[in-house]
Amino acid sequence: MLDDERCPDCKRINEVLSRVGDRWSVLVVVSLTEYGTMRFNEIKRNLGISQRMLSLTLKELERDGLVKRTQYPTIPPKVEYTLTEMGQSFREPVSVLGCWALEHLSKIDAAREAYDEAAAK
Amino acid sequence: MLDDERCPDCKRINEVLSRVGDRWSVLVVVSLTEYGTMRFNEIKRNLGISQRMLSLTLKELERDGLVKRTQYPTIPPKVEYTLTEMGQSFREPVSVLGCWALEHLSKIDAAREAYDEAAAK
DNA sequence: GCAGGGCGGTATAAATTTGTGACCGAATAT
DNA sequence: ATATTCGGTCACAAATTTATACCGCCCTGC
Repeated sequence: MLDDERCPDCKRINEVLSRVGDRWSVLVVVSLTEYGTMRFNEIKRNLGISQRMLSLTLKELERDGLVKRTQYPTIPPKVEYTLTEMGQSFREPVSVLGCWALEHLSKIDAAREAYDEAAAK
Repeated sequence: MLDDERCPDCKRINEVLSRVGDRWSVLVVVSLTEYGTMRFNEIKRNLGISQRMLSLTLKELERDGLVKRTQYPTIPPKVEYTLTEMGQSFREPVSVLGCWALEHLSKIDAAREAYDEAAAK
């Protein structure tokens, strides 16, 4: 794949989406937005995500500076995750997306049905 | 994976992201936003996407009612893609995301560097 | 006349990403 | 004694994404 000759805006947006654009990252941010501070298995139960993917996702979010990880060396171990300032600021675009979703989800469903019906003939 | 007992908001957002939340869908919408109407291979060259993925992505976007496909039975074939009204309305959340990206991309890079440096020791 | 390329795809195979289940060590609950 | 919880990791299987080749058709250059 040639990386040249592509519109720079797309490249930039592509970069961002590669970082925070996957489903789990967004959902983790949403969860932390709602509950403030959460432990590992709380998030896991809340989202129905596998342990592996949650572990990877949180590591990435921490690395990107969106999530702060605090480990208490108790037994059993206790690890808390919370949004950083930048993580908080990410709530706005997510919220705008969420609002759009609520407004248009039924329309999308309708469009799908119409499309499938037309294709079935 | 149990689908029960998960927060309803997450389920809803999950639904939306499953539809229009993938990288290529967003980038196609961005491209069509910038150029208005585009042909298949124009989008392909613009994004550096594989033919297969573009084909699948456009089919989904058309099915969801975000993109309109117009085929001219000329030779060689000419197929034009353009945003529907709903597709246009999707520009807002995308634009908000894009702005957030521009503002925070450098911060994310800095956070990454710091994290990697700390991990290397 | 004939090789090459562009058009909008599809079919097949390879590479990458994601998900599944088991396991860890220490402690607490039954 | 046995099971469960905590926050993960590891090896492996499944799904997705990418790369590659090809299709019929026509136009251009030579």
